[in-house]
Order: sequence, then structure tokens, then C-alpha cells
Amino acid sequence: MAAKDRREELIAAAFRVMVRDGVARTTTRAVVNEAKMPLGVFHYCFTSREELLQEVITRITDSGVAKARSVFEAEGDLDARIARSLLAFWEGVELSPGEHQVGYELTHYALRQEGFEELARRQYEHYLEVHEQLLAEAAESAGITWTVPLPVLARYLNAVLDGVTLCWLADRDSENTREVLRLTGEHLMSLAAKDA
Amino acid sequence: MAAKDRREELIAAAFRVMVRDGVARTTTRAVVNEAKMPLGVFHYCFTSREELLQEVITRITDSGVAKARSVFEAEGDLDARIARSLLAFWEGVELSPGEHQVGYELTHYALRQEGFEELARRQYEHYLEVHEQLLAEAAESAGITWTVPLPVLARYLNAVLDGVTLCWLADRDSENTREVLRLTGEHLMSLAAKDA
DNA sequence: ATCGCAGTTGGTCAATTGTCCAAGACGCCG
DNA sequence: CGGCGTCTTGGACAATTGACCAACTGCGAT
Repeated sequence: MAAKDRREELIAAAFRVMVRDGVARTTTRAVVNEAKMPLGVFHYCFTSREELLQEVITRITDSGVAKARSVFEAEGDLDARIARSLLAFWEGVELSPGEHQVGYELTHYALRQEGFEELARRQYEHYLEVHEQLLAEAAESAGITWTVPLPVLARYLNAVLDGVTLCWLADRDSENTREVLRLTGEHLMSLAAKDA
Repeated sequence: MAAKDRREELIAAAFRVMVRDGVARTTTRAVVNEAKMPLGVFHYCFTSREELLQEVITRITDSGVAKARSVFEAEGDLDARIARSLLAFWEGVELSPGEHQVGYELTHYALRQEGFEELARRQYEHYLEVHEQLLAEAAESAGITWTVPLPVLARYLNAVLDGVTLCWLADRDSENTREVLRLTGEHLMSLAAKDA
């Protein structure tokens, strides 16, 4: 009924199509079809396909940030929190690989699309920021200080998570991936110094 | 003249188009145009566009593996070799970001393309293999043993390199990226145990 | 009741793109 | 010379796709 509601429906439908068929195959017709709406609806709710994709990108970024926060373990001492947070992140990837795959596809799409580069930049800015916050909070509540500058540590963590995900999407080697995350967790612990 | 030579020309042209405009915009017409050949040539040299892309993927993988080997520092003691190899890798990324970007785009393309998943799997299999070899060789010539299983260490290294590259493609923060690589180098050193 | 406006719809257009083909050119061998 | 196979070319076609629009519906306010 309301045009605004249809927008949301279409955004959700577009995301489902992306997960199922990939960003490249997410055409206006595929989206309205998924949402069970007539084709004409599309350009009544969006001025262009790009506008829809832009909307999907910001949603994915926000939901990714939110998920990172929710997954961050709050209980226990530092090494248990780190280990369990990494594991929780990983279970999220194995549970819905398609969503992460779409995230990367959209990043590359944005990097190529004139005027969308800023969106890709912001996407990673948000991810780095949330990692910084979580690392800072963990340090404070554990009474330690990171021996490496926070922006560097956050980027390192982000890189490992992105890297193992990408590699796993290709070769699906869960076992070794978990070992890498365990190794990374131990490394992080070694970068914590007890406060005086 | 020769059909085989044209194939090579077209593959090279396709790669240039990909770097400039992205995989999605690498159409048959864009490729033959880049190669200054008439359109009809295309399906005389390739049965399909997919065949061309498949060819480009294998070339990129091979050249990536070769570059990794060539960049691997041979002189000095272990920590200098590691630090300089990581730095050399990184300078390669900053020198030609487009090529790396295309690599990722092709990986995602392959993951979505029916029957191409195997190509993506093989791509990462090769990368992991070369990292294993280089790490093994470095350990042997330095008289140390890695305290972490080689496949895990190779995957970890691959993840960090992929991850920092991806992040940098979005935000172009070279300074912090170099710090991450320095940190990773130190971490690797801490995982080496002197042989008895 | 009527006017007007937000919502709705199916059809249509122009552009792009992968693929194919018929006709010609070139060169080599019998 | 004549044919034959390899190469070359421009054009064409069907399918897809983003975008647009003219017409219609229904409802709330005047």
C-alpha cells in the first residue's frame, strides 16, 4: 500500500536475490518478481537501480556492524572473551556464507561505480571503528593496555577476518580456518600488557 | 594472422579492460575494441565469453603465484627476509592495485558461475601452496621449525595479505597497512623455534 | 458528487550484449 | 589453374535490461 513500505519490501527482496543469485544477476525484474510485485512498481519506489543497490549496501554495512557488536562476548577473562568472539564470528560466516559473499560483491561493485567509492570507504571505516571500540572496551574491562596502536590492531583484526572468510568461500576448509582464528586470538593476547 | 596469436592478444586485451573498467564491463565488444580487432574475430578464437574469462583467471593465478615467488627475499637472516618479503608484496599492491582488484572480482565471478567454482578453489589452493613452500624454505634455510602446522600458517599469511589488500582498496590507508604487515612479520618470527 | 492526488499497472522503447552466419580474402597444395 | 581449408569481416538476431509513461483505480477532502 504505502510507497515507503514497498521500498522496504523491495530492499529485502533485492537482498534475497543477491544472496541466491549474486549481485550481477540482481536485475530490476528479478527483484520485483521476488517481491511478487508488478514491474512498474520499481521506478515508482526508486529513481534507479543504483539507488536500490546503494540502499542495500548501507543496510548490509549497518547489520554487519550490529552483528559484530552482538557477537562480542561479554563474560569471562580476556582470552576467553577473545577466543569466543572469534568463534562466534566464524559460526556466523558458516551459518550464512551467502550474506558475506554479497558483502564483498557489493564492495567491489561500489569501488567500480562512479560516485560509489565513498560508500565502500565508509563501509570499511565502520568496520574498523567497531573493531577499535570492541578492542578498547575489552582492554579497559580487563585492565590491560594494547601494546600496538588501536587503529593498527583493528585493521589487523579486520584483515584476518576478511581474509579467512574470502579463502573459505573458495575452498571451504573449515578446520584450518578455525586454527587460524585460534592462532590470531593467541596473538592478540600476546599484545596485551597488564596495566600498572 | 594465426588464430592462436589472436587468442593471446585478446586475453591480454581483456585483462587491460578488466583493470580499467572492471570485470562486469568486460564485454566481447570492449575486448575486441581494445585489441583493435573486428567483432567477428571473437567467436572465431573463443567459443564463448566464459572461455575467455576462464583463460584470464588461470593466467592471473599463475602470474600471482610467480610474482609471490619472485618477490620472496632470498638474502639475510629470517626476520629480515620476512620483513622485506612482506614489504615487497605490499609495494606490488600499491604499484598496481587494479590487478589485485581484478583478481578478487574474478574470484567472486567464478564462485557464482555454474561450473567455475572449481576454478576459484584452485586459485586459492595455488596461493596457499606457494605460501607453504616459501615458509618451509625459509624455515629450512634459517635452521628453524615453525611451531604451527604449515597449512595453518600459510592460510594465516594468505588471509592477512588478502585482508589488508581488500581494506586498502577501499580506504587507501597505506600507513596503517604497513604497520599491520610489520606486526604480522613480528608475529611470524615469534612462531619460529630454533632447531636442535 | 467531484476534484485531485497518491498509488498501480501493463506495455513499450532504446540500448546493450552474446552469439552466429554468410560471404569474401588469402595462401597452399595438387 | 583450381579448389580447399584457414582466416576475416560486417552485419544481423534474439534476449535481456533499465527506464519511462499513459491510463486506470481508489480514497479523502472540499
